Amino acid sequence: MTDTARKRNPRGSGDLLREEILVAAITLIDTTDDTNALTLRGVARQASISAPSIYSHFDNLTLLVEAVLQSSFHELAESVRTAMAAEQQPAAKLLAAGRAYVDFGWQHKARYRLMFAETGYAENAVETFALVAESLQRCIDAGISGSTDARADTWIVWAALHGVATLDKPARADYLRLGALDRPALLETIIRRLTLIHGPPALAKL
Amino acid sequence: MTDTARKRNPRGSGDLLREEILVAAITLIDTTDDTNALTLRGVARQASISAPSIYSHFDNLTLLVEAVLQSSFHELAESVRTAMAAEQQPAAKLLAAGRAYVDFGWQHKARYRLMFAETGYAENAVETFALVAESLQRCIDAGISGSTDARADTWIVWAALHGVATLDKPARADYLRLGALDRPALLETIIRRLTLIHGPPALAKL
DNA sequence: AACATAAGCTAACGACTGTAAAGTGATGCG
DNA sequence: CGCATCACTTTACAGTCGTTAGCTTATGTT
Repeated sequence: MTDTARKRNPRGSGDLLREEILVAAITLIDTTDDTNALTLRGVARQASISAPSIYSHFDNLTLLVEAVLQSSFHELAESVRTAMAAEQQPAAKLLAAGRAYVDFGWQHKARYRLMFAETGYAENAVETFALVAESLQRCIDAGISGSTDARADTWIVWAALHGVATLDKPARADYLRLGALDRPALLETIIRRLTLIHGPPALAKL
Repeated sequence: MTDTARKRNPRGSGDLLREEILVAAITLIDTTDDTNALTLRGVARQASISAPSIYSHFDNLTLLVEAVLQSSFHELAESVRTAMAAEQQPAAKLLAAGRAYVDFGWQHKARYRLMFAETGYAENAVETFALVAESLQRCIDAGISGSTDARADTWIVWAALHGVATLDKPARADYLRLGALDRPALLETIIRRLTLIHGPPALAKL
């Protein structure tokens, strides 16, 4: 609508537009919160670009969407990684990872749904998965977790957090008449119980 | 394609078609496993009907989809209810409910996703929620659960199972290099840990 | 200054969508 | 037997979509 006519990119670097298109696609799905909003023309509008211009950088819509998903998985992994890095003790790292994960899901609802709606997401999540599994293993080694299988229990935690991330906030307490159900305590409860962490509340720092 | 020309419904009961349309819509989304397949014309094709005929029974597509969702929520609740009714002890009821819930999600992937993609699902899930919460409360009363808040912990279990139901089967072990991760044991582990059920393995009947 | 080319455009296609309007033909009642 | 009504149908419109073909124009090189 606000047609502030784009300046064409300099000669050598037409690849600049590729990044712009990707960003446009991501902000489009994030702002509309609608999985189906990710159309070729929609992205073009968001980027102030003509639709066919996208074909110079992505052979078709499917490839563009895949690029969005791949980028999103990296963003998620990075977010979890830095959250873990900010903590020292393995149990605290675990909790921080869980918080970062759920935060991502809640802050980018439609995008997160899309990430797990398409098949083949598991391979993209492998990176983050390994990170968390290591952390849990260290908890076991430190004797503060009763788990006997770090990978299996990591999967369980992942599934549970995925559930929390998918059930959006407004639905939580309102209809189900849950009293105080604040998120940090909730996440800590879930993770502690599933990983059998019985250690002292070093996690309680929230 | 196989145009086995429909017989028109008798005079009084034009409402028969309403049910046929609903069934057609459900089988359509279930067989295609695609959320976006639920179009007015697609449903019409599935029901061997002309598209505008649907308007005699549903004022627009949105209302048809809502009817599908409402019906699906009832189906889910009914499935969970009967699964629980087949068990005696409260802990066994709890586990049966979880199994039935996840089964539904896995057997109707696209439909399940649609149920929780649209807003306002929480009010529809209230029925099932209450059922499970009661069951957990009985576990607490019987002294086999360490939980202190049946409703809150039911929500946690729900979220976790929702996560399991949403992560589809093939993705489980394959990419994550988990060994044996059979579903019944997995569900039992999740539910036992989250509800703090420490009782004797009366649940082990699987 | 001339020219090749990169960067992006407009126009157009075929297919699909939800929905409105108007038609058809069997059915059951008076 | 006639006729109104119900249960649908065909036709049509306006809008969206992905994608292709071909054009324009600025840019960097020679």
